[in-house]
Amino acid sequence: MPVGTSLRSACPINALVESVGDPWSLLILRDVVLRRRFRYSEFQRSDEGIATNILAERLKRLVRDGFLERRPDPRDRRSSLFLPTDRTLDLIPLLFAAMAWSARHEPAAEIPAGVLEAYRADPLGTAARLVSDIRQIREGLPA
Amino acid sequence: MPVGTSLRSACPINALVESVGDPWSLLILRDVVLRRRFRYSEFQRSDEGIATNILAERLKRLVRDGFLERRPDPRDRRSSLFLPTDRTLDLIPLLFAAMAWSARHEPAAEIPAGVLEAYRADPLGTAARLVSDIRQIREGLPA
DNA sequence: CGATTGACTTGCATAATGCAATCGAATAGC
DNA sequence: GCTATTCGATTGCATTATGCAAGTCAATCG
Repeated sequence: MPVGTSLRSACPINALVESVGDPWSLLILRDVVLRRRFRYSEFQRSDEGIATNILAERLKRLVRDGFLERRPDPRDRRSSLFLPTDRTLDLIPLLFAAMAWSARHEPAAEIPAGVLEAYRADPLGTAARLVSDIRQIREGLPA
Repeated sequence: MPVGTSLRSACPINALVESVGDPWSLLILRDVVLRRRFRYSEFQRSDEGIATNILAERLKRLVRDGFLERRPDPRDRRSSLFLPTDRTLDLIPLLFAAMAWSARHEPAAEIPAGVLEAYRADPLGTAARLVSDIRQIREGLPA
């Protein structure tokens, strides 16, 4: 939530729901954090099929709310890169918890081989590696 | 999701979003799992202020989708108890991940003292204790 | 320099949510 | 027993969010 927006309650779970609890925000952040997709066109290509107007609006909101940082794309001046902030990187445990839940309770869910095993064996280390990889990408790009 | 409903994608994170990704389901499940509130009137009293029509509809859906089990309330024949199934108890790690995220990133979030510390010190044990407490409640109640 | 691509915006239909009022059955107070 | 209150809803309606198709416009490709 942006500074100054009042929440429905002081509950921490509610805070998360109000921040990324719509049908799309968390999927965009998943793309960014777990798939290293940083471009509008890449988000659009994801299987869920987000509508372009929703995507544009959601990206604005995620930038405004401090989840994404927008930078120029060095490869194409029409495009931007949406990079995850630390606020977003700290969602990694939650993303893995979601994966673990679906692995058990949603037979239709397909989880890339090894991902959950690595996380279960060493949650903190696996998350830390993901984070430092992305920080490195972030630092290698122009502001 | 109910049996036979097709998901937007095979992604496990998307599966969770489609199951409990609306503005209310996760808060109802929070009440049930973390606060041991099992009644319509108790959900209604939560700080977020859910509208009665939404609450009724959401409870139906959560029962239909296997998150809650409806049982008669031994104390009042007008009322029912909505008890969490194992599908819901397995969301505990996700609920704690949400709390931990908000603790760091949402200054307005108030987390009951000791809760996060206990989870951080022993995540599996803390979750297991919560689960077995609730299973015991479940077993002590008439079908 | 014309065609294509990337990132949107616009208009409009449909669905979800929010609010207030109401309702019937069960229970509590008298 | 009779009445008032409580519990768990349902209904009608306003507002908001989402979904879909088409169009815009600048940058880039061939």
